[in-house]
Amino acid sequence: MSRWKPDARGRLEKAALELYNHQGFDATTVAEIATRAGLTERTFYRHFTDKREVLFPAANPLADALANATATAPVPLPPLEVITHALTEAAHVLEERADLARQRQAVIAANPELQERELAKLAALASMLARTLRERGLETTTAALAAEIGIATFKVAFERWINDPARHTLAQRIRETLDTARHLTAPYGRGGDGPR
Amino acid sequence: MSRWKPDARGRLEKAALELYNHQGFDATTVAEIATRAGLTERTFYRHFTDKREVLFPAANPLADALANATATAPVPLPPLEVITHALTEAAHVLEERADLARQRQAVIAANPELQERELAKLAALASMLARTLRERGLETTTAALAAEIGIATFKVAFERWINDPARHTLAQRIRETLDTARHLTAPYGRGGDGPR
DNA sequence: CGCCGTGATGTCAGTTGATGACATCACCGT
DNA sequence: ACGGTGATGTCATCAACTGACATCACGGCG
Repeated sequence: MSRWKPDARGRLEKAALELYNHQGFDATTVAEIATRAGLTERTFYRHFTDKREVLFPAANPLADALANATATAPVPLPPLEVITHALTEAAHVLEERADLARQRQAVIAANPELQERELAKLAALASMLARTLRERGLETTTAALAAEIGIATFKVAFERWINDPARHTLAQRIRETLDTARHLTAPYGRGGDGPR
Repeated sequence: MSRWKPDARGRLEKAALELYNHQGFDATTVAEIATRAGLTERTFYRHFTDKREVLFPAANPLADALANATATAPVPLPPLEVITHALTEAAHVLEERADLARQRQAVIAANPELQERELAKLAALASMLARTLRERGLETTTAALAAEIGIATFKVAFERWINDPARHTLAQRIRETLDTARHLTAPYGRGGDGPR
């Protein structure tokens, strides 16, 4: 028999999510989480840099999917098509873990500090996306902007999906939202909401 | 003579910015800031909710300018034109305080916690923008997306401006970046970076 | 004129988040 | 069997924040 129960990190993540759910983020102490996971506060900090980070897994399948899809998309595709493709791929990853995603999101929605961290994570995603796009030959500003717009689209689509779980798939929401984006930035004479 | 030196809040902001600049955010303690401002740590927390907030003034002329310009733009204007207008207005506000803005940005760039807070502030701006656009009659999703794209544009333009102070004005950078956005989301046959 | 409420500040004690230094000890390979 | 290693525990310490209570110039009001 091994010296320690396996998957300490996983146990900490689970304990934290449960406690954050039951009593709220502020009301739960790191020591509590650790104890519930059969560990020590100090050990918690060996696995996560802070109390928030436990909700944002280091091994992030979403980020991986995004990176992969962006890097391997056919080169001649215009940036927004690449983004569309990548976001749709990433959507599947989330949909496989829909209930966990929703639980996590509920906790995050209830706490400003967690929302900040989430924004930071999304910004990191955007910056990774931008880097990949640059490596595909895009000019710096174009790459950065395309990445930001992609993440913005994802944010809006994701929120719609979370709040309306039954009717549509996330991928569908993303397509809709991207269409909205196209209309928004279309020049005057073309479809969209603008007059004239 | 009054009991206390005037503008405690301002003194705290000034002291904090100086200390953050000289010794870094992490290395400076709230007690230090307070002492340098001739006050107490406890008093610091009566003016700012935390150590980060001192860099993000409550009375935010940028936000005001944005809100104003968005609310008062002619109604028939398409969303992206409204955004363009509002961002350009806001740009002037920043350009009047260019050196302060740069100093602030240097401190923020050096610290992840501060970057998180900045992202949160920008998100708040976006959500305010979205609300205003909704009040102008835009559908929820369209409003949210337009606001997000506006802020994304601002982020990219601002970064370019900060890193290249001499050559262009911020307003100009914003116009350029918005053009890039238009090209990005343009349908296949139209100008931009896409092939075909 | 003097009393009184008020608001900005000070003082103090306490909790919790976060980190460094050092100890432990099953496990693994030699 | 033996020594190195890595995940964990223990202890001490600092700094971020917060609640409770004290202070006292100032300004109004009787």
